[in-house]
Amino acid sequence: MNEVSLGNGRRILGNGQRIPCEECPLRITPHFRPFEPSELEFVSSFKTGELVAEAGAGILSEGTNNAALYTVLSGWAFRYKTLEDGRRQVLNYLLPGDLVGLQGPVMGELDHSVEALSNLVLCVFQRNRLHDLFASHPGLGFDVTWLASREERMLDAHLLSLGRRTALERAAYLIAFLYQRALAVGMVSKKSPRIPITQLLVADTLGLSIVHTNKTLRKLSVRGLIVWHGGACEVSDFHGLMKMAGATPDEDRKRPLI
Amino acid sequence: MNEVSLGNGRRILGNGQRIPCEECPLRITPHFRPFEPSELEFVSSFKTGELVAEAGAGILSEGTNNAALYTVLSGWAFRYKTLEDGRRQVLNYLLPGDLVGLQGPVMGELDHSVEALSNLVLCVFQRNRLHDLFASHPGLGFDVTWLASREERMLDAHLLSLGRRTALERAAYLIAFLYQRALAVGMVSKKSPRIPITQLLVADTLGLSIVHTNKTLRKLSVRGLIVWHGGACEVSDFHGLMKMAGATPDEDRKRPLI
DNA sequence: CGGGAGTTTGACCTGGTTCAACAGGTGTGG
DNA sequence: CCACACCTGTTGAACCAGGTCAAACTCCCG
Repeated sequence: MNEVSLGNGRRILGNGQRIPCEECPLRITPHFRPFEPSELEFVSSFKTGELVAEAGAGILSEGTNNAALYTVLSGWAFRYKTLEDGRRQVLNYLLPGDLVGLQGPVMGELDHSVEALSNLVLCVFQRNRLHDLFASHPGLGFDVTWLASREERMLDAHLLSLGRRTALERAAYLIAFLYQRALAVGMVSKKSPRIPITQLLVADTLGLSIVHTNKTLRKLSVRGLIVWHGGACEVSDFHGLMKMAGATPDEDRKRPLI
Repeated sequence: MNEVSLGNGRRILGNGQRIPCEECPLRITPHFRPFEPSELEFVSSFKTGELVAEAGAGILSEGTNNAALYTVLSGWAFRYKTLEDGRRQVLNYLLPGDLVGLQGPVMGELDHSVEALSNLVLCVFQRNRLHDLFASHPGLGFDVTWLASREERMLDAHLLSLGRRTALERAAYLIAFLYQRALAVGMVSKKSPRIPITQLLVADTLGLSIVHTNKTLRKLSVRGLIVWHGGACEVSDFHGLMKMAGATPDEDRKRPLI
């Protein structure tokens, strides 16, 4: 097991273990579309290994131009960009089944960074075989586009939030959004109903200061919509949050898993 | 020539004329990657016709679940979302060479609307043949993903702006961004150096009120960075704008044109 | 000449920022 | 064992960027 230090001192561990794609615990869940045996075989050969990262580890950095392509197998991560003076904006969160770093192989360079939010396991793919994927399995190529479109849709929604919602609406939307996504891949449940997120991160997602984020989240608590437990958020009233945000739940459609 | 009334009374015209893809005036420019003859042939057969829309016409509407797929041939358009109470957020602008409505064929439903900003000509594609495209020309499938990644990248940048830039920085960034994109496809030039945009639209893009948008643009004028001519904006100092926004120009890499 | 779309300005108000201080938890080294 | 640093969350007070309201001005077009 080789070890690589990266970024802020948190460790990334190469992992000798490897879950075969055929036995992928994610794929079995009803949220993902079933794959043809030949597709599964390709994906399995496309995967070169796994990467295990501790919470807080940097996975990819802005400007990197030879980064790998990953899929989240378990855990939480987030994408962000920063301005020169350090102002940071979280762009989106990454959960199991999400493709990480697609911009690298596709456009040649990454313009955002990725950091692990919780302990994280990633499937590592051979970036130079992405063209093979499109050539030999058009359905999988289409799936990659599907995932890219889905990301675009989330960004659109987030943009609407930042541009046109008030702080309270934004916070409600963000938490409901994360809850919904986490629920769909079993990252929150009866046993562990908590979203592992700090108020600083919420602030950098909503485009607010930490102080005002704190006061806003407090309002959501007081109204009984959420419970905050230092370092994690528990949703008590999903529909209340959605109503406050002026949003409607997404239907949970089956998605591809690469 | 059939005529369809849509949305706000502005007209959309079906257009008997058709520029063959082999003679596409856009494709000749150095901004697009050269296509193989077989790719070009496919794209040509993929295109069913052209759509001509007047400035102000609605092209696609949120919630539509059987919308067509287009590419902008000439003119300007924009994508937007609205909240129930009418608050509107512009998500991005569409210029020649941009794919319009990809989310429709890929994900089954569109979650944003599109409106023509200037008079507009669109190439219309057969949405149900998108799978054929991936199957018969993997390179084109990859190109679709490339374009989706590019859109994602623009949205990331826009999110950073809304979340973390001040009004003045945001405005500078937006105008420099539009100028840069327009320049790359010949939509601004010595002869017609103007970006056809209203202050209301700028406001809805930046997440600001019209009043404050006006005061902010005024500051940019006073500093000699732009000139505003009712309904259009002319850039006088691109690098000044970029500096004010704390951004660096994108390199203008060759892109695919579908 | 009337009306609408787009822009401009001033006065006032408020949502959100900044600064500052503090509390609790956790990890680290002496 | 304590002392200390550090991270996360909390709260209050002063301040300001940007919002709201109101009104007018300039084109353009019918």
